[in-house]
Amino acid sequence: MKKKKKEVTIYDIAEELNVSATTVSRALNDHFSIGKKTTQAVKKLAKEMGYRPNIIASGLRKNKTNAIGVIVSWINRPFISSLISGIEDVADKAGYNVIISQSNDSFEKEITKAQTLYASRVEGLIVSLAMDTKSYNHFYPYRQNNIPIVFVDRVSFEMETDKVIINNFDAAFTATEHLIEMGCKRIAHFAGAQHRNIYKERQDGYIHALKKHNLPVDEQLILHSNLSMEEGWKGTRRLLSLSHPPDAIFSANDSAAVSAIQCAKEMGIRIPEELAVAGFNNDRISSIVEPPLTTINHPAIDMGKIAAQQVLKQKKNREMVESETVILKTELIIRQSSMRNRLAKGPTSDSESC
Amino acid sequence: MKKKKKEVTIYDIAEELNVSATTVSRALNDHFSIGKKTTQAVKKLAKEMGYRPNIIASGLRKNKTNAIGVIVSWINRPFISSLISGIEDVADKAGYNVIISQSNDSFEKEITKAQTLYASRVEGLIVSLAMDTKSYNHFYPYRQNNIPIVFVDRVSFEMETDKVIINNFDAAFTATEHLIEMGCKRIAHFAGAQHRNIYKERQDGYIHALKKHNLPVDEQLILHSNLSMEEGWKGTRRLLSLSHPPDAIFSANDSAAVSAIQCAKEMGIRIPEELAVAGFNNDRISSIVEPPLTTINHPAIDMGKIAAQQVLKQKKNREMVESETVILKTELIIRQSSMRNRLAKGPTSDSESC
DNA sequence: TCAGTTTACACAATCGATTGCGTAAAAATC
DNA sequence: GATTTTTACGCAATCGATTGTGTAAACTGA
Repeated sequence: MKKKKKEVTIYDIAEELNVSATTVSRALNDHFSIGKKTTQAVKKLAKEMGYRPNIIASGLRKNKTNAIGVIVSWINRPFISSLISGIEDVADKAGYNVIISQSNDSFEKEITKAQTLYASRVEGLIVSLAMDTKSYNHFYPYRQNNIPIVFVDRVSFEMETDKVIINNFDAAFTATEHLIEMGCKRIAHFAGAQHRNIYKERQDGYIHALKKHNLPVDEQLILHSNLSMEEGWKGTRRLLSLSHPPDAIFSANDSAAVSAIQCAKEMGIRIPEELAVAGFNNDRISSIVEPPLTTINHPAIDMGKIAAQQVLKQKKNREMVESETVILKTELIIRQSSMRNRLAKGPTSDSESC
Repeated sequence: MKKKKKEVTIYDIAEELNVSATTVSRALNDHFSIGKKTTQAVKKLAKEMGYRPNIIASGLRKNKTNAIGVIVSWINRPFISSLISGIEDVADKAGYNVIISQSNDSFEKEITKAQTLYASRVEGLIVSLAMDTKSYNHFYPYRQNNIPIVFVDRVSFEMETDKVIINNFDAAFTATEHLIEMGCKRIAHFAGAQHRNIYKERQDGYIHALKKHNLPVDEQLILHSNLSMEEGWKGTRRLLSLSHPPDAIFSANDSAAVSAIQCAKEMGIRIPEELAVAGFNNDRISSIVEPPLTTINHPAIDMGKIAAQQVLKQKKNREMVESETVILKTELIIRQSSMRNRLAKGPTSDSESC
């Protein structure tokens, strides 16, 4: 019948039991100075009365929110959503909530979101930078307040923070070298924005592989774009209509690589015989396209888990220790889009599962 | 040099300006009773001193957290991550944070997560139920406390809450009828767990289409599974080795459907000539597989947006109004995996983009 | 048995912002 | 100029839990 059910507080419990709120609070927290029976009684009554601790009040006193903020470009991307999944997993186990927000790859939005999360007093921040982020002042408040920041995947070396990354250079190098080993002599590259570390590093790895094997680096074969499917398609058309077209494409992501395969096929180019293709990320589409796409596997979930662990670790080591960079292993997944030699036959080891 | 930078509070500002904290608080909130100059001065100084409101203290007083909780099975699924993306979008614009948590499709975890979010005092809850959730007591505390609950996609009609769903029955009916119109006479169905509404409704829609067109419903052709790629593959093998195999498969999701295509092709069955296939969800893989998969488009992002709006709306209408169910439109996307008549030639309208 | 220890609990301040109520000072009214 | 009305702001309680300090009562040991 009571319309406004007031929430039960420790005072209500205290009154009922004729003890002080202090005692109730301590009992609920298993403080040693409270008698066994009292503790039992308090807990019992608390449950009966449907008490739930007011973590806002508690948070005010203890200056805690139990929240970790996450800023990513878009949640609905295969890599990102797996990353978040990993973050949520360890954060939850440590008793933290995960607040997500997306920058939509916009610098301005990233700033806004960073401010919002700061105002929300998150106890840690995990960021995968927006495509066009070039300055980092919006993270300074965190720094000044000693709030752990961890950069993941798309990071900046201008800021000294913990980072969780992969070795993009090596991965790209490996993929490119693989194409070379498959006999490709003229390898094109779908590159991303060069101010974003991952794309720069991938391009560098690609170039390094060419150089190591004494292949010329032809600027004409390096196409910069946002790596969307459309751009992949357009780029492929462009490349294949060159007077001296490439015999392989190494794309900095899978979307564009898949488009390349589709476009080339439509143009009657055989893959991998006439054009070998390799991508990056091991998205699900990479194993579905025909022929299946050779790509780099990215340990997305692990990166998320480790990023969250870094936040927790930093919170422990109150005194600013050296910032740490964790580099995770990647793996070249060889599929048919690049298998030009007759030795390789069936699909190789693959982490295909659902 | 100061090691522990204490945070600036309204008291600090008040002192500096020789006014009361009350005035500062009101000035910052543009209260009418505070003079123009005073307000200006307060805001100016606040900015200079690097003041940030303590939303915990404010939240305690106003009993607000500005947080909306979300429980989903797995964040890293195409449909789910898009859903969340939509939620975050409107929640953020309304000044709310989104706390995500995943049930991993486990009933027990769903309970735990619901409790955690309840303890965190989220002001609203958006849920897509776990696969094996059959009771709903864990949501009662929300109900008792008048905290808005919105079910999305995987819902339960046992609980009266706002819901955002699609018409699975109609969508499945449409897809199945499409297969029938393409000349298929013996259509199999990959079905999911029948206690989860969406899979039950899809199966019902499938059956209804068969009946409408006087086709027999053969239990042998209805395979229940978790709809994973493995299960899709196994199911296809089983179906195709029947003495009287089906000439079409309607799968309740795209993963299993794609596997069906792959498996059938490997077995030398031509698609769609010998086996037409249709899926559900319009995942990216559906447009990549060959032949491209006919499927049902699911407005995931919109569902998320609307779910968030429902939460906000409920918060406004304090008095329990009737709970509302929003049913979103789906769309049959016809691709080549089902195009058996010679009329249809090129790919039809498709929402292919990146 | 009495000083010294433990045990078990209460007091009251505190975290920072909000808000109902009250009131001097300034402005308006006649 | 006296009175009423506005304007602009302060006082103090409040939100609910936490915690340093203080203290009766119970217990210990010689």
